[in-house]
Amino acid sequence: MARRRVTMADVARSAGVSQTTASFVLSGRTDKRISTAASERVREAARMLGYRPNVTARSLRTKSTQTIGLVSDTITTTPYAGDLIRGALEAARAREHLLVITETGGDRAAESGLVNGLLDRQADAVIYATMYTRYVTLPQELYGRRVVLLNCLAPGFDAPSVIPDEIEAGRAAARLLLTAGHTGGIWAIGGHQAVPATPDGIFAGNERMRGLQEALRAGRAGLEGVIECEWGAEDGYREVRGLLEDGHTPRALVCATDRVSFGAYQALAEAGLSVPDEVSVVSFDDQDFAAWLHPALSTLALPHYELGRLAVELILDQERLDATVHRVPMPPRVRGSIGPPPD
Amino acid sequence: MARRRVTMADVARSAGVSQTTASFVLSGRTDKRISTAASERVREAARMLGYRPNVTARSLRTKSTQTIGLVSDTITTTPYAGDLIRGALEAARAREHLLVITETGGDRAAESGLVNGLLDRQADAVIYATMYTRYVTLPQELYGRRVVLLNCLAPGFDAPSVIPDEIEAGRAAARLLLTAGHTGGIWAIGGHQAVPATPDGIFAGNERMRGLQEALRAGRAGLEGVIECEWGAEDGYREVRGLLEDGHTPRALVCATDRVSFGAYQALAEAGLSVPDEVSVVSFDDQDFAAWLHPALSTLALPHYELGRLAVELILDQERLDATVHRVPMPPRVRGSIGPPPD
DNA sequence: CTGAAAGCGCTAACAT
DNA sequence: ATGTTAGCGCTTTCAG
Repeated sequence: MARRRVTMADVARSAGVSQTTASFVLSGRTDKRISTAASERVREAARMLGYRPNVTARSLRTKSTQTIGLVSDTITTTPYAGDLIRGALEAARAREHLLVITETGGDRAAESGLVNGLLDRQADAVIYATMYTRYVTLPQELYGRRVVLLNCLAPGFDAPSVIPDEIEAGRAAARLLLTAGHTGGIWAIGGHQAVPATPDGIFAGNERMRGLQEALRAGRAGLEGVIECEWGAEDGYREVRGLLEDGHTPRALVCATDRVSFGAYQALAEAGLSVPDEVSVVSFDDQDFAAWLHPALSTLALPHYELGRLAVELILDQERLDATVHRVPMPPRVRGSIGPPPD
Repeated sequence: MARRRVTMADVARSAGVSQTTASFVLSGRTDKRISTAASERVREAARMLGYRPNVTARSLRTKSTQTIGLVSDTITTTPYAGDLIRGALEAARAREHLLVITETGGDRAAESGLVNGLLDRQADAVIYATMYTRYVTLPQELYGRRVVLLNCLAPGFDAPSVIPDEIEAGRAAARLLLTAGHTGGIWAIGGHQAVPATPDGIFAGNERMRGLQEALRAGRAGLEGVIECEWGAEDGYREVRGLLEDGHTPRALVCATDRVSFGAYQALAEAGLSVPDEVSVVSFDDQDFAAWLHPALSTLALPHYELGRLAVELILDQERLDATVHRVPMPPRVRGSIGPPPD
């Protein structure tokens, strides 16, 4: 067991050629012509001996490790972002690269250490990712490197960003409601997330609300009210319950996240209100449970897989490494939570 | 920008010592004594020049890359396993190792390729992980290597396994019910998952049921029935609804997963049954939404973080690399879904 | 068409 | 206490 790994020298010796020749045929290069006979012998020997290249040694010479680092704040941990990792992993694999994933846990100090760890291991490029869309300032170490920003923006830093198209998603939510006939009694739960911790709202909130209001206005409709709150299930429950207790009769709820919708469903159910007969609900994210709710929730999906895939494509494509912001569409998942308004 | 990386030779030259000396002080070794003066000069030079070691080059010599590979079927993708990755990532970081995560997507052919990719990059060890606990047969490439099995068992393969303690979790679920006073009308929804695809049940199901029945019996209680089905939300809904329609009056439900519980709650609500006043519910997993349900769900938590952490600890500890099965406790999250039986 | 030899950045015997 | 030298496994001029 665990016998010495076979090296290229072993293969060359066994095939009766020089190591140079072996190197050329094994790396499949054609600029230096090798006789088919020798070529065959080398390949045969490699197979017989179970030769596997030592990528570490190779990259010491070539300066290329075929490795992409992904450093994120807390993406791996968030329940719905697994698809982002998967998209990136599959794209990397398709291009014969290895994706090395690290996570800072939101700790700014850990960040430099992790980035250095990646760089010390000669990562060719790094994807800098955040859990939710926001502005960031990159660690020093990344300046002058091949970088792609995933789910974040760093104005002034010359690298492409990949983010979900929240504005268009806001418009799409509005259109879903308009198409069903809604023109009034529409409330936005969660809004811009303009709460004490984030008084100016958060990126996704601001963009979604912008698209939502724009498209509503274009359809000669409007929002009856906006409730600013955090975006958790408890918040949705509390706020919708409060809304109802205040004597309002909403016809449609635009919830900031599926979690908010989850809480909203509970408040609605407690009040004996039926979705979608009495109140329609449209949401954003498309977490797993959105499909399990009764009725299943209509929502605009965060395109995690595509986000991860595109980031890798960009980073591998020299031509596309300019400071463009790539907005990835958020596909609508139309299920059962939207109906015509009650008459 | 992007100027040439500074090497150890640069540091040595700048400090006016040989490269050997530089190597010794920079790698912090003490077996060869270096004058404090020289030592200081080297450290100073390294700092001035912004020296960073080239780990690739180092490992070419030392044969150790300080890298652990994690190859999983589809763990990164599953919504509740982020903590597993985080536990492993943090433990690796604490021991100054890099964790490289890859995922096969369940594709057996991709597996060899990925493992080879890891090995070609000289990973020191690999953690082989699966999404749910099951028996596996490892790819050839892993034989004779330093391996830890995460969430899976490979009888005959000489490596430790780390799995959740499902048997004890089953017992704990029983005890929760017994303590509340339940002795009858207890149904297990999901059971062993003895469905057409897995006629003999799955590992977690079998172990949980074993612990559950054992502890119930010890408490002079028993199961009124076991419903074998898949473990999704729809399944929970369908089966509990069916149970009720068949005229049964369950007092307590032991649901195989939180997803099953999710569906069970819906069926119970539709039937106008109150949790926990009329029916108690206890579950396994502790997904996010378990805490959001009304009432919040009492469940035995899958110890993802600890699973990931322990796997890394084991793999870094030569002494503990024997074929032991490490069972990690599943902590009870006692919330509001268990009450005394109605009289 | 093929081989000899140098060297990537670092560590480790072996001198001194 | 420090320096010389060889070499990890591979790629790549440069000669033949």
